[in-house]
Amino acid sequence: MDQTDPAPPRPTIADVARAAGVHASTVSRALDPAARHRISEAVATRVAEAAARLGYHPSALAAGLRSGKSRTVGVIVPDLTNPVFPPIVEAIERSLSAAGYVTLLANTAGDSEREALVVERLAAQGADGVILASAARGSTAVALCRSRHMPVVLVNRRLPPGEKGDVPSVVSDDAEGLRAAVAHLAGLGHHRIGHLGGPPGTATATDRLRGFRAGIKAAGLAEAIGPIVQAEAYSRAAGKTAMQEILRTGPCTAVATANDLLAMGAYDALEEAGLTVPGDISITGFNDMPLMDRVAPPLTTVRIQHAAMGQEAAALMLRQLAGLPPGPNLRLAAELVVRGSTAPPRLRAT
Amino acid sequence: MDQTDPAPPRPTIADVARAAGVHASTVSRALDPAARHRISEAVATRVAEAAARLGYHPSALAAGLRSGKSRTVGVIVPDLTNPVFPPIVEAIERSLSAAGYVTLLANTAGDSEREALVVERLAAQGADGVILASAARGSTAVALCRSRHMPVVLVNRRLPPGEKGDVPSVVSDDAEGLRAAVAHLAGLGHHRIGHLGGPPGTATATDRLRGFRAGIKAAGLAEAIGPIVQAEAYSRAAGKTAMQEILRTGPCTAVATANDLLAMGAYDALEEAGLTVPGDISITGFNDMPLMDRVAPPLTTVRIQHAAMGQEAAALMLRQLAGLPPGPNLRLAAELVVRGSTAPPRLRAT
DNA sequence: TTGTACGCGTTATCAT
DNA sequence: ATGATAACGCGTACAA
Repeated sequence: MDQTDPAPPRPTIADVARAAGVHASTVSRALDPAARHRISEAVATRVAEAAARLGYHPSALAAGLRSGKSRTVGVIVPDLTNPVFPPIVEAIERSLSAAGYVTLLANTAGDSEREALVVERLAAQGADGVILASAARGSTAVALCRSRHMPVVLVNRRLPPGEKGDVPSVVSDDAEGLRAAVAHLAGLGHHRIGHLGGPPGTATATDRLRGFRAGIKAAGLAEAIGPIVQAEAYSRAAGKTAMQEILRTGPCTAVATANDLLAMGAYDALEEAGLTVPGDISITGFNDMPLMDRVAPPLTTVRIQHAAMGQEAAALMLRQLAGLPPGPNLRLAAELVVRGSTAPPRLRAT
Repeated sequence: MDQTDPAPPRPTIADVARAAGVHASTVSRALDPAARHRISEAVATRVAEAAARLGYHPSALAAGLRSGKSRTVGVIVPDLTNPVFPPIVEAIERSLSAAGYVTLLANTAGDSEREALVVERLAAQGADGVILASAARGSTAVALCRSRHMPVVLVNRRLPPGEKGDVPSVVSDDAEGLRAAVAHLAGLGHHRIGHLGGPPGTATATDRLRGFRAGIKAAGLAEAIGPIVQAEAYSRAAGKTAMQEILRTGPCTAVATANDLLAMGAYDALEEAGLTVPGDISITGFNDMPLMDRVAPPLTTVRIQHAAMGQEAAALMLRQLAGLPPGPNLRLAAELVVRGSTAPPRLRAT
């Protein structure tokens, strides 16, 4: 291989201008789809040719510095290994990319300190906006973004209604989903139904808990309500711990969980306790993550529209980037999927 | 809310300089950890205070333009919803972030045209380097990156040995992993073992197929080798189709697959065909994705070191970004995990 | 130790 | 329709 190491500097707009025999600003205009019709066809093609010949590619950095826009959007997730997020992130990336934006990905590991740091870094990078999937409690991220004048969109999360400033968001109909799960269990004949909830402080946990209570009430089971325990995180391990707590706390024949991962943790705990699903206890999940139809037993759960959520979130962001007002709070329908983890309660020993 | 809309421009280094009563370059030095000891302690603290008071944050855009470095690294994955990638990406992001780098995420959807486009875009954004997890066949991404003088690292993928230019990479010991799976099956007494392989053209598929053949040979089963079918993608659907093909092709009592998702597809096909695992056919997977211990039956598979792969890939990239020579091709050990999807072959009907 | 001067590559604005 | 000029915010030789 020859001595290509000295890194021949990439061609600049000035090089193209020289090659095409025009001024740099003309090149800029010729290459900008929005201003190209202000240029003679002849010059436009001449510029395009020169650019292609030199292998010219505009520097987004320089353009960003000058224009104040970086065509970059930050996406913050609490935990990429939680199967809820990849489909959402993928859909966001797809939509944003189609609109010419690049996605900056950041993980917070559920740590709100790290979250703040990450927002700082995104701001420093000149991100044009931030999509927050992160659900850290007491999160200051929204405020931080606003102080930096970066548009924000929330996905799989919303601000408590009434909180200052309306931030567009897209969430699943969490309450309705959990209500449907409880209705299903009640319909099966369960009287004592417990709830394995999400981490306190997250909007999803709050809404799902609310849906749980609504379902119980609608079924007329209010007095016989089962144990309610909130897990420390949306993880399998936390689900196991919480389920063990439920088993200690009180009797129930069914548990509606706030998340499939939590449900898997519940499976773990029940197996360890020598209990069977749905023989001894029925379990429902939330999200319908991949593979939930193949676990043993297949999980009855609430399916949410992962891809649609990402797509809508991206659309909400693009709206703002186009200078339009913030946009609405979307709530996407969730649908109960009945599988093998729920069954009528076992009759008491005769 | 008051009239804060006019977006007060964020403070620049000049503002800080004025506030601290020094020159801008002094501020630059005071804030640069690498040059800070060339500054008097008094001035340094005065500058730091002024910066904090004004809420100053350096513009990475401007710094990047000036220095030619953006402190940004692109990560390209073929499919974020494939559970192999999130842990890898997360580990990369974590390591890079700790080193002060921001991660640019891009999806290719396995499309090598899109891959090229994505590399272009990353180059335009001034990415300092690219980590490629994408495995599109006939990929030009590596060449493209090199032509843009961006350091490259391959993860979960390698270049065919002997291909021009040595690109550092980190992969699992694919061949050894599959060999171990076959050895396990042979040890159970299987004589006709099939292979459900990955998409042709991917290094992982090639290496795993090689491992399969090595395992067969080592077990002295060369003549009785079962059907070998390569799936069109690393997906559950493609796995199902390929398994159906295997069932049509020839008899076997066990199938070693190249991927857990493919194994799940095989489960689907077998279930549809009225066959049981491991009763009628034993199945092994590859990767040990989350939940593989909870599917029915729990999958015997080869565990790879997801997080370590991401971490090593990031380290390899940071090496290059620090100006060091490219670095080695790493191969991380893979370990067989025996669960319930494998058993001795059923004895022929007497 | 600190200040001066310039340029990174682009685009917005004004002039022609 | 095109050219000239300035400025975006910062880092870095070089001078003091």
